[in-house]
Amino acid sequence: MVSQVDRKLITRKALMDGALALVAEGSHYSSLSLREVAKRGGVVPNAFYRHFKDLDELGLALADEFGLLLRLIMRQARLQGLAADSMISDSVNFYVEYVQKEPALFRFMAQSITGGSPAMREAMRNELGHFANEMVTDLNRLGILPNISGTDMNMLGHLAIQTVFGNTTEILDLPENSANMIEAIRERCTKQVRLIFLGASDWDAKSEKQQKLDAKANRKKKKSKTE
Amino acid sequence: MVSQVDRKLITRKALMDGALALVAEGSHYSSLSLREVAKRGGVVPNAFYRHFKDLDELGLALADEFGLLLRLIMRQARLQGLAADSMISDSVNFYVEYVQKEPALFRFMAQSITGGSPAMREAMRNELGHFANEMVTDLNRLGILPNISGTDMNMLGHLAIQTVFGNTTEILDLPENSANMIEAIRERCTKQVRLIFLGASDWDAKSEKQQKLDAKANRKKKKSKTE
DNA sequence: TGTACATCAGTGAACGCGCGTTCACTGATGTAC
DNA sequence: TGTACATCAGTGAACGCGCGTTCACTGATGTAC
Repeated sequence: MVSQVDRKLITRKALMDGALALVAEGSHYSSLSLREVAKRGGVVPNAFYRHFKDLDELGLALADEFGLLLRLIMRQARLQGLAADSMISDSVNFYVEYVQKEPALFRFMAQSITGGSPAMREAMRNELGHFANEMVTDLNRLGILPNISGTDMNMLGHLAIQTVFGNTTEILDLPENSANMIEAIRERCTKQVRLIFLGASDWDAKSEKQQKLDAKANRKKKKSKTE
Repeated sequence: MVSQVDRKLITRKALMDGALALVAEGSHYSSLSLREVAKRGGVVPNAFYRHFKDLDELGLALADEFGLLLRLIMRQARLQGLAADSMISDSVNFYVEYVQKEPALFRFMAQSITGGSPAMREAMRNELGHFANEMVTDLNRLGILPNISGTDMNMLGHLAIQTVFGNTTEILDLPENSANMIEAIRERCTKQVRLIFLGASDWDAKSEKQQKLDAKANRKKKKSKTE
């Protein structure tokens, strides 16, 4: 015997999984219909309303689920305790692994960040922002890059996660069993992150001079334009 | 008197602009209907078929138009002749300016790269790839970063354009007249690209050592796993 | 230049269909006594 | 423990509507002589 509460949660999950399944099969979330989601969840269209006001609300629930997955990934990565000398490639491998393990949720995330409702886009940006902040916290705790200012550290976090997440759609679009193409993306992404951190290690010393130069040139240009 | 051929081209353009207008107003391209696009183009639904087989075909035409815009941007940037000392911030400013000038096309691009049909996603990736290649060609011609290998130069190009394009949705989502928030994004993006090139300038010398270390640690880890 | 005919972009009506949402309902689970 | 009632997740039928696509059409532009 299953309690009413459990039954309700099961159906709710079935609706969310139904929507994700349709996304995984190639539909865009914003073009799904309530009726097909309900059907996929094994329930009559009308029953949908017992769980969500509309598809937007279900979408926000999926965004939450994605957030949970991100937190799980971070926890796992920390537990595993990355070695300093292979931290970057390990992290990238870890991410690629999870994208392949949860393709539907990552596809949904990629779609939503550029194409959801304004509320969805904001929710997804917040989730990724949180991820970036956690990364920055870890870097600070480990004492890596101690000479970079708070603002610049945030910029760096943003850049690193944007770079890694930028490869998501490409990974998902690969035909199955193309291990060597996955490998190519993995390598390219690792190189990109490594290049970023190489730049970061020189950032404080060289950047200030460069910034000033650039800002000066910029001011000069603007001035000559307005003349 | 307008010729039949011209009239047809005008209607075709009206359909494409109608679709873009709907996207600019917040709809996702993949959830548009043929009827609303036709209506927006000032034409009866049936007339749509005189120009496109379906909305997918119109979408690919829009991808072409976006490609043309990118080429225009590159040409303009080259004609302007960027000064070496402010090249990065000038390029970023240039990009941000165009995103604001053509919000609908850029919104469409951002949507399509993660959420279009597989054909659309590929078309958009190709356009951006072309953009990246042109950038690499320019860097080579100017003799900047002469010590980076061909593969790594491509990786760098990808990284730079991905970083700049990654800010597109955020720019488009800002409320109008928020010049200071635009300024903040512009600055962050400039810093990100500058950090990337700072890393690139050290890439060949330092990277090899680091790469070897990393690869070694990686091999060790894999080995211990399979044991 | 003038006429007779061909082409074809766009029209307007019609079709069957899946859509979101409503309603009154059923029947199993939960609760009060 | 047993009974009577309340709750509420899920049902099934119905609605009006916009959808993509078809058809026969109109009338302006283009062409052949």
